[in-house]
Amino acid sequence: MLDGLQPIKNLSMSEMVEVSLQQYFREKDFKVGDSLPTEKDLATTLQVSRSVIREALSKFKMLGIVESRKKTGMVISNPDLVGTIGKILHPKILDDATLQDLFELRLVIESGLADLLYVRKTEKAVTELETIARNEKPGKAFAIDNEIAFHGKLYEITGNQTLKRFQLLLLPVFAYAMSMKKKFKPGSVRHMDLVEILKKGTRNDFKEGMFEHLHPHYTRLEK
Amino acid sequence: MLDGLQPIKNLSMSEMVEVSLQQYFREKDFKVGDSLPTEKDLATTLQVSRSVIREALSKFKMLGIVESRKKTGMVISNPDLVGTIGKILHPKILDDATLQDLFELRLVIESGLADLLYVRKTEKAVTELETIARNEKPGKAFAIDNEIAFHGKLYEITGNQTLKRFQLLLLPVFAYAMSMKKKFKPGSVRHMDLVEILKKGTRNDFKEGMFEHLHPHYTRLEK
DNA sequence: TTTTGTCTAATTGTAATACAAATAAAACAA
DNA sequence: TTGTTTTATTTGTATTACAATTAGACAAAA
Repeated sequence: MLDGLQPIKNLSMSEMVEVSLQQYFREKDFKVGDSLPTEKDLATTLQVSRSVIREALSKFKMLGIVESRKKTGMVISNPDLVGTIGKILHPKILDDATLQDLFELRLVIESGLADLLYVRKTEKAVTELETIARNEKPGKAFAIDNEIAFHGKLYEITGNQTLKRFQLLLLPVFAYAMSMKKKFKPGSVRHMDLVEILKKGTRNDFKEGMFEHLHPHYTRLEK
Repeated sequence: MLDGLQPIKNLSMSEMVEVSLQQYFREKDFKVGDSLPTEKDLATTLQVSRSVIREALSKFKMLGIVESRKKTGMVISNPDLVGTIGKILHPKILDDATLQDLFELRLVIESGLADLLYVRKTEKAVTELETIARNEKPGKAFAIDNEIAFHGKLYEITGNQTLKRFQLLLLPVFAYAMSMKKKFKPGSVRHMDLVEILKKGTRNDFKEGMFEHLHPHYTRLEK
């Protein structure tokens, strides 16, 4: 009945300046290292006080898009993507739907890792992975330390720094999402099995193995 | 000769306040809806001016972690993860390494989609996908519109909103990364072939099909 | 010539104050 | 119960003043 009704939002000045700056950055095709007008100039041009300008700029500094130094002024910088994501990725403040999505995202990424792994894996790396798998404490079914070590190494082998750092952020979310679900029963394919496949098996063997490894998670997904 | 020397980092007050607040949020176990102390109280407690407090808070507002209303004060809110990522994900300001990583990330996700797809796909959805594939203009090998429509639909079928929105953000990055590389030669498996597999084939058939579809990209990855 | 030191002007950073704007809550009226 | 007015509180904006940093100019020294 109340569908389509939006709360009337009145943007504050600093939010409007934020939008203006976003546009400005794009239209003027700013690149890393380019310097911005001074706060004073921005203030007079946009006809707002310097405090408003500074609050808007603070936001871009939070994203790592803008850096400032005294005397030099402000410059466009390249943001740390994963670092910024890490500032938001806390189970307590994300809604359940997003947490579930992220849970699934991790499954998707783990599955999809295979092809990249087979492009980048080396004998040395696989041996190191084997060592990790062998040293696992056989305690619980889902021991977070073991997971971090083993899967972390997998990501490392792909040589993709962003992916590796991102999965580190995803782990607490994953663990949290799991704690919300029923008891976990491990899959038939364990870490050591995956190592064996990496050593002797094909790309497709590995995909199938990883699917089996993650199978308990998939069975608990809702259709 | 200058190895191991780091620039002395000169944190501003507002950056220090930012860190303090981060800690504070975690330690006090803030949840969505919890309200924060007033700016004035924060200022007197942290012994800085209100402007500094406001600049720090602006940053959290940028991430969507904090919202404020007059008289009511400030509350913790749940951030829009993908929206925030979208504010950073612009080819012009990300470094090349990250762009390459994101390029690979998209490949990984596309590959990993299979299992989730087979959990969630319906006959109706596959028919809709088929329509999309049939309506493609046979123009260029990599027509961005065709890609968006087809792969976007795939993500939609997974029912994962975060993933769907995320891949939309990834597309420009993907296109940009591709423009940096040599001429693109399409893979042997086309969209229509993938549809056929989805209709009749197994999970593994689809994985193999998707790999072939993306094969030209993989061959251009560096070892 | 090259380095080192000093000064100057420009720019961001911080503080403090005043007031505007919104609004929840209370008090009051119908 | 419903509507109206008032009040007090909190965030939002503007302004001013000054502190802190530093690039660049220039001078002095080696």
